[in-house]
Amino acid sequence: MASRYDPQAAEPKWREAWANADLFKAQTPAEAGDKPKAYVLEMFPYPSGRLHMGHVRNYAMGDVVARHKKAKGYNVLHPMGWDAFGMPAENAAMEKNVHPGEWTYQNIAAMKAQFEKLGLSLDWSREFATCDPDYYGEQQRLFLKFMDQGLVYQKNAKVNWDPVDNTVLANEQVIDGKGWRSGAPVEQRELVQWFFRITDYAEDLLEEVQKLDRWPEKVRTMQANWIGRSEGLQMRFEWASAAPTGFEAGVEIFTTRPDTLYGASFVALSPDHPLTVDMAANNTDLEAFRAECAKVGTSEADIEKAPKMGFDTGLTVKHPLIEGLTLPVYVANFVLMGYGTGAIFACPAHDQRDFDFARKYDLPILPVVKPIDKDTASATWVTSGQGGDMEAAYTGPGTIMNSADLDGKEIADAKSIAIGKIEALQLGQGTVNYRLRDWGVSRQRYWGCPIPVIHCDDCGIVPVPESDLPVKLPDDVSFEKPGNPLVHHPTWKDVACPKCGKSAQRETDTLDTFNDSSWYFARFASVDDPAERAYWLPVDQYVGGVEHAVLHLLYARFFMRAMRDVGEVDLPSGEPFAGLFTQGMVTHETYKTDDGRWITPAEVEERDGSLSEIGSNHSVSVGAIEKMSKSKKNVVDPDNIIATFGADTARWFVLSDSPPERDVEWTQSGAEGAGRFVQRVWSIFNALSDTEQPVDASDTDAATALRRVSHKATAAIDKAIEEFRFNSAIATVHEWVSALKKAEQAGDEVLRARFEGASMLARSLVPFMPHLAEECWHLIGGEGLCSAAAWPDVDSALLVEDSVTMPIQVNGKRRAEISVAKIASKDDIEAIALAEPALQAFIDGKTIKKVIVVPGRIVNIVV
RNA sequence: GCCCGCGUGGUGGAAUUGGUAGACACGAGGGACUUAAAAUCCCUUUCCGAUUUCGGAGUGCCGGUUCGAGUCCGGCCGCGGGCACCA
Repeated sequence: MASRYDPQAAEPKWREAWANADLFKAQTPAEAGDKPKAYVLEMFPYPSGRLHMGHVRNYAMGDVVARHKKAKGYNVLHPMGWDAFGMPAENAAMEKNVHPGEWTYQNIAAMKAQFEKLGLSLDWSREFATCDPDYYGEQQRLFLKFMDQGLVYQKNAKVNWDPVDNTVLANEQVIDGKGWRSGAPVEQRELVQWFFRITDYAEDLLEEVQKLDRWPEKVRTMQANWIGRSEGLQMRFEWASAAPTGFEAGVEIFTTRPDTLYGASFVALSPDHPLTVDMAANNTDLEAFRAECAKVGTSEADIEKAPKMGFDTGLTVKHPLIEGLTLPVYVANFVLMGYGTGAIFACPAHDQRDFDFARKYDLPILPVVKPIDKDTASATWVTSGQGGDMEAAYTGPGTIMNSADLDGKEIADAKSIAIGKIEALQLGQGTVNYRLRDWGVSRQRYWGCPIPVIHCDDCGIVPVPESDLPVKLPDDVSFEKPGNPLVHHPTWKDVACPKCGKSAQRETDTLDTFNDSSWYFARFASVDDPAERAYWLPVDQYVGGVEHAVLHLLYARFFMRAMRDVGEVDLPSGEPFAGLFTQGMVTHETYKTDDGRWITPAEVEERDGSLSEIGSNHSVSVGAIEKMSKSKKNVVDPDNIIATFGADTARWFVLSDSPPERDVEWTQSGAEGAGRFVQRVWSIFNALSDTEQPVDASDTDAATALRRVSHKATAAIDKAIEEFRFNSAIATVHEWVSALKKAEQAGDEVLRARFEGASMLARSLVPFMPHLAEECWHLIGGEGLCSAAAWPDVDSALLVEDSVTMPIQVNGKRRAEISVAKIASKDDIEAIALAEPALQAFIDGKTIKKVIVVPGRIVNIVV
């Protein structure tokens, strides 16, 4: 009998056995019968070409859930595919002169081979890549349905334009106001873009996200903030000066502070407000001002530094509540066109931006909120009523003043009264505003899903007929010229108008790749059967990185609502993911040589007690523990780990120690420790493999004690897995294994209990280390495949001890311990406790005021 | 600036209805086996004091509630994350 477990031999053997048994194929609803379903999904990967440790952790977690559910008798769907469109493929095409499709499918093949080594319980029969024409063709059909339903529209929008690469850049791709590739200063440009009406669902998305009780609180908060609901007043200020043509009604503004209306000192328009644009056409100074505003970048730092700039239009409006008061109308650079109405009224005393602006342009500052806070209230400005020595706007709580009949009201009350007044004057109404913008989905890229519309000079925008779908990407493209290869393609965009037959042009924009990941889980559920989709959806447990907390998870929630509303999916709530878990990253120490190069962990060795670079004389210093990344080179290749220790060790390590939602630091010694543990587990089974299982015997105390350990551990692991406390489950396994190991020293009286424990242990290990579990199961003569076995039954009688150890405290300090029968009454426990010899020194001669007995927990004697 | 989290040994962390703080692991130290090494096994490992049995302190800091607080409440300090000229 071998004395060591050899994962290199065992792991492929068992994976083959699972594959032959087709073990992880989801059952159809009919096959499943009464079984409950469990749809377990990890965020599908981008096929970069290599698996990294972050993937291993992500998919190991999902696999724990999927395998556990299977063992608990669920019909499990656990599919995998590829999020295959995107920029890296185009970059590779430019750098290596390889077609993006070829590059992508090669990467998929390479990664799939790596995936298979991990022993994941995946149903590969549903695999697809989002760049498969079948998939994106279906996406095009959905796009057209959305368009039909009015959920898609085109409009002019400001975008980041790189003048060298001739392309639109996402905000994330603009670094310090320059294009990330070209380094050219980015311009703001107006372009016609396609949009999805995600804002139609703003209220529902916000309301429903609060109800997702199996989502992390953090993610729900982030989504709520992103949607950014605010209640306020939308109203118009009527002209005091002559009304500009086309804007006779006045200036429409939005405010969340109608309570400060009496403190208004000016009205401000966005530089991009239609009225501003209109006026600028005949006013070169204003046009110059607008250009100045456009120069300021969109990055955080720029905005922070940007001074308040204003332009006095010379126009004036009437204050709605103060007879005879007029307010100047400015154009101000801090007013955004994208929020509210693109115009505001300013109350400088209670808004910092308005305050800065008022000080700069010498506009009135009239405080209308009297602070509750004493220090602030003592300032002269409160009583002076004219701003006085105010150094900053006051935005805290208080009561209204200087505001006619609003005086003395609380802010909240004043708000509703002010809204009522404006409504009575028919100048506006209370309203709700959202920060959420419609989703701009146009990308001037090749490697994405073509937007299936045709532009005809006569008919306008014409949808591609369904029979012509998919609109396939052309293969013969060149990346020589900068910009979108689809535009440069000689023939692809030339097409006859489906309506009138005249020559027309295809849309050359492709869809933002976030579209691809917004419905892939529905495609996994079924290629085209709505009933099967309804059976599987929503995803019961979704697992992925927190970096998708807003974008992907919000888009997917929108997509399911849109698909529901066009009759594409039967999902009444519109919520795609009932349970969400966001896992932490895998980190590693960083290493830097004395000449300033980052080097990989594999290039570091210990020499004379300090670290050096292998094969050189450079000493190495240890840097911060960071997320594994190519730039810092602190990466550990899963392939190497699997080759050295086996997949089970890698899985075990990334799940142990840290709670799943937190980062875990990869260390060599930790991996070695996990590898040692694998051997330790195996040795328990190896020791039993040549032994005959005893038939029957009544249990001795020692045997019962061991059985208790096994049954308690199984129950604890079960619970910990369900609660995503994998690190706790692993700690329990450690204790259990130690107990079983120790029992090897005892006599035959515990043999039966050892067999029982081993059998339960193998099945409990399946979610974590499936290959090892299988090998161990086989060693003790387990029936069939362990991965197909049911979760071990727990004898609940064995979970309860006959007697319990209880600590005894005197005045809250632990002074002794007693052992009492589980069923002992409070009075009995009290009597035993008070008689405890070790306690006498602490209670002797003192009056006992009170004795608190919590049966099974604690006794506290108060003297 | 606003909104969330989180502060426990040398390290990762456990303590999940307020009830024995430090489970489990890594690291470190000591020992056994061995000619030796590897492998394996055992012991110690929060701090201070007492040679054991023991006593005192201790979960970022200050205070509170409670018989009892890592856990609840108030106020600080520190760290991390998200959002940000959003009216």
